Amino acid sequence: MKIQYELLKNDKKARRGILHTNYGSYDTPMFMPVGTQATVKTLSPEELLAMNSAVILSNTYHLWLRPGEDVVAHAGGLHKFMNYPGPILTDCGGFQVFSLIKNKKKDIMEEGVRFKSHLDGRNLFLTPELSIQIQNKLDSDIAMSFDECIPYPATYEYAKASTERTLRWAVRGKNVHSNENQSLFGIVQGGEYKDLREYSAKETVKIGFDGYSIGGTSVGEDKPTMYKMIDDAIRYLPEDKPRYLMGVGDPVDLLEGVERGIDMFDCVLPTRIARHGNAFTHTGKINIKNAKYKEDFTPIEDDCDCYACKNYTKAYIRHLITADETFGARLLSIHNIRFLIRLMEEIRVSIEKETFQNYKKSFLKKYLGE
RNA sequence: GGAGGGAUAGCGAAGUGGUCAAACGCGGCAGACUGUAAAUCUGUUCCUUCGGGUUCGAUGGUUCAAAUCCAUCUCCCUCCA
Repeated sequence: MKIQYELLKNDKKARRGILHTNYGSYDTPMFMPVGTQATVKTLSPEELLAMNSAVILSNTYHLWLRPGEDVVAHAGGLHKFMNYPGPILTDCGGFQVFSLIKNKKKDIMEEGVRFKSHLDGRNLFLTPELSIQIQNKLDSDIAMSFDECIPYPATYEYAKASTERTLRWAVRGKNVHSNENQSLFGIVQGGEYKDLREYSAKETVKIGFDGYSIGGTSVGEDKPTMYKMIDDAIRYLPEDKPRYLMGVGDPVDLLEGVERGIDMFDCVLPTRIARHGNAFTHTGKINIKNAKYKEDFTPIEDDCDCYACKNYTKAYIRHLITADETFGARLLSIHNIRFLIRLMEEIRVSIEKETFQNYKKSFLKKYLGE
């Protein structure tokens, strides 16, 4: 069965809903941790479930190269392969074309994208059809349509041509999509241009998908520009389908996204900054490596219910990170993901009570220290 | 007792007359990170009232100029007895 979105309540544009999947029903708005290579770095599925995490995002490009989609298929699909009993969304590989090959030779053409493997340098050719076929085999619950993530800044001319091509790719991908149990999301592009965002959104909706995502944000633009990109696209997306803002996970941006009607977010931020020694707190991001935490024998946050905060002190986690011990990266990853998931939990309650604006205001006041 | 090697910034280690306040690594201090080529990357790390001041085991010397050359001393290592 395809995923179903059930809208429960609106608080202005903010939406409180439920995402029904083959692996359970989950509340939205939601945050999805990223497990690029079929694992959320340093964490086990059990740990993710313990922090009330739902969907995991994994990656077509990375699993295509290693271990190969056939290996995953022979294992019985991605759920079985990685022993994850919750929903899985696979990104299409478009972002990898944008990011990991940006300083090397790549050739984006109508047929697909030619580029070199980051593992062994061999020539690769990824097409919209291939991306979908790989995702079919991976057997994720949600597949993403193959897109080009437009760099910022981009000329209008480039953005227009790219956006139109992404639409053609979306049709091609949809045409070969054959997994009955897998939903397919379209991706709105359009760069920083209002009319292109409108065009991309309307045309993507015309093609018809199980959900819609907004891509091409958080690629170097400033925040007002990013919020405008969302505004320019989301107004044309249907109410009865989930809206997913790709690659966004800064707490401030989550609030701004929800305010505009986003239901799903994914981001590497909580896990990446964790490995680099940073923790989200309600009074802003902290760097646990700072000398001032050397003898701070209190949790990262007193009122946090995560495993790290319930059992360990800043001084200890600082020691682990400083000593390059993996347990430190795990504890901070747990805390940061739980922080964002708890943020979403509180956001959902506030939407139910129609107090989202107040919640946002008070959160930002503390978080930004204003 | 004899022969040789070595002592450089918190640590390791380059440098062997001027371009040396002294490469590089580690450690320290701080910053960045938004569909993960990221447990990565960047900055900084003698003192300073930013003019300058004081460094390369110690002391003395040669020289316009010494971490670099000479003398003596102190300590460390290896080999031979």
